[in-house]
Amino acid sequence: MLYICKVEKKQIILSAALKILVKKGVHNTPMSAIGKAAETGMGTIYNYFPNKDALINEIYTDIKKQEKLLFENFEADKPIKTQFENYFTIAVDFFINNPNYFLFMEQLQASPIITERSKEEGRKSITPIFELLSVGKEQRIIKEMDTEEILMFIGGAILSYLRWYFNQTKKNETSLKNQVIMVWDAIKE
Amino acid sequence: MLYICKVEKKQIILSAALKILVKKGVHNTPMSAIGKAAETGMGTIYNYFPNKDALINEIYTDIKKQEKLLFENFEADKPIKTQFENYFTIAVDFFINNPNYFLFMEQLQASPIITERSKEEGRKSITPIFELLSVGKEQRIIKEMDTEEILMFIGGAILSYLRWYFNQTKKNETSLKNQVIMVWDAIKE
DNA sequence: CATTTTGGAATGAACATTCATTCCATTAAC
DNA sequence: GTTAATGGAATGAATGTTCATTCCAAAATG
Repeated sequence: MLYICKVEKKQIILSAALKILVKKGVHNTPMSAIGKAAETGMGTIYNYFPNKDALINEIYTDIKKQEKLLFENFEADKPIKTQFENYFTIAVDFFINNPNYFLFMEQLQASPIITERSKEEGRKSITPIFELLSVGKEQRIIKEMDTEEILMFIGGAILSYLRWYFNQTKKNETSLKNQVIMVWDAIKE
Repeated sequence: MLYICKVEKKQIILSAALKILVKKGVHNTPMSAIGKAAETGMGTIYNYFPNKDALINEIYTDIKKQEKLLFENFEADKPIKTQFENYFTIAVDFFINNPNYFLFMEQLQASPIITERSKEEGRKSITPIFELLSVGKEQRIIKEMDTEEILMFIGGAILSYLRWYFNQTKKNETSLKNQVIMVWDAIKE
């Protein structure tokens, strides 16, 4: 086997693992299968990750990291409604463009392992939307409700849309627009 | 040890299993643990269920059956908005009163097994809400959108609310009302 | 006492992890 | 420039563990 620099090899394993874990299910994928997918021996994987759980955890945190990056330079100078539409669309597009990220996260959700993972994660990634809602409430554009509650609502809409999207055979442009309309009507004053 | 009529014994196993499966995670609960929880031997369980999967499946279908019953005699003579509020509240209350049902369903979702389960299930349980939306659209009370899309939206709102609710320490009455307001504003014309 | 039901030890398959060995690129020695 | 040594990456067979499932002796039932 050819030698590959450490960082690159790790990435190869991570991305091959993501692919097969999503396809076969996290709990039904033996390490041997991951090895095969990454075209490497099982032992090699253990040179990079102490155990299966750590590997899965690293996939998880990698995705979380990318999620955060999404809103790094979010334009906060547009009208509130525009900002909201942008936020919603960016979030949805991220997962539509990375179906495996979505499917992987769906699998981890509700698993006992995830509980510990999610605790440490703060509200960092959603700072822009948090901001957006605060300002919107001040200007009486957004309903006067607990921000957490509104956030959860938006999150639910994103999640259900994505689930629906990935079960759909004929992908439909208008449906996303409809979603945005509904969520906006829900949160606007 | 003591003899118990078949039907009852089966229920004991089912409910003990539900409890421990939710607590430990479906994939981390050996049959021996289910036996212990049900205060019976493993062999006994196999007298009632051909295998672990069948047991899990039966818990699943039992919950689905109860879900359907919820809307058995849904009052379709009230105003659309009232009907919607009732529907939403009934659905949410069902799971709030049966937390384990919710947590169990959450665990099955996204697992490869569930896929086959959910396929067979039709739109039976949601007939009343389906009706409600159709009538509402005719009367121009509800947005003119694909009913499936609106349904998915409502489902997402229910799901995210419940997830949030079960993570909350201090349960709050207003939050459900706020949810209902938001979803209604989302779907009303 | 014949039949049914129970409990839990025994079995074997699936799997995560380990480790002795192989293999190579790099460096040192000449 | 050629050859020999070195370190560390790669490998997958071997190991030990964790289960689902089986099986049958003992207990309960009628």
